[in-house]
Amino acid sequence: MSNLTIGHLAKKASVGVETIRFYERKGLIQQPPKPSSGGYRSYSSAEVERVRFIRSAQQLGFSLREIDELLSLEADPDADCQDVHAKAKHKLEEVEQKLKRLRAVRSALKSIITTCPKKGRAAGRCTILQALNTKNNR
Amino acid sequence: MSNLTIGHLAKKASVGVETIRFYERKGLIQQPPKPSSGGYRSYSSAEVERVRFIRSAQQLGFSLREIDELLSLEADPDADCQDVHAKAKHKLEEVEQKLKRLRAVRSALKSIITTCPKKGRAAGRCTILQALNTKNNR
DNA sequence: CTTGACCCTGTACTGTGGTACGGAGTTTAG
DNA sequence: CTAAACTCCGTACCACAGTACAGGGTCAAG
Repeated sequence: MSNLTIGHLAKKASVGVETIRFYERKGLIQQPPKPSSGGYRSYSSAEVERVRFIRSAQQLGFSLREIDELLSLEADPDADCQDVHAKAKHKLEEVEQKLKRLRAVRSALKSIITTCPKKGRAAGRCTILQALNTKNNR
Repeated sequence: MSNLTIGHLAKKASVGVETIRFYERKGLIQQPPKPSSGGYRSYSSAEVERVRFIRSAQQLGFSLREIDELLSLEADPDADCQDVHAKAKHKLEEVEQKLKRLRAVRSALKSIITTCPKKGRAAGRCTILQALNTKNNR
């Protein structure tokens, strides 16, 4: 809960200051209350995790819009949350699909690595597409 | 190996015709030999898989440049392939990282789903960030 | 009480990954 | 043989996700 300036937040989350403000404009981060008229933004250290999650999720192929949806998922005891449940389930299915495809890419890469030894010559020609389509991978 | 026009390829790969030409300009697909002066592009059906892989890899957070690198990985028996080996290993590490993070997102989503039942009220407040940071997930 | 490092808002610019269109030529079904 | 449907190349345009100023204000050290 240490009070952070935008510069400190940006540094801790390994992004630029402009990126923080950009996320704020997009609604991914709510603008922290500034000491009214002219002061600076003041962030709690919890925001660091939020920004890191955004970067991480982007690397996994989620758009900022989708990340916003993920971050909005909130099981609230004071509200009936059927909607949240449905959204979470949908996202979970997407994630399972990504996992599946990533595992396929992984096994294709492994196949290339073994087919192509560090030294000497490969046992045969092998591209990532061939490795993917060879269903006896895994 | 059936000869496909660009329109057929696009349809089979579920992308637009313009996208195929765009990939060609980017070097992700090599321009097929056209019947010299004025003819149409003619693709083999293997290209369908190539385009599908591109779309799939994009969903996993790879840029077109990275996808080009993946597709260029080729264990060639007629060349020493130390370089390919190193690149593949690097990509594999990236993929392992993605898998790790995706599994974390998955367990956070599952946690939200159980915390937030379809009917009635949740057991407690729970956001995806809280679910991620609760290390007793999985 | 000034100087330098930071922050403010706002607008403009950039790179990536397409998408749309204009003005042609080609192919194929009737 | 003609008309529709498709293709060609080139250029312009678009959304997304930042990145870079410009022209100020603020704050803390010396």
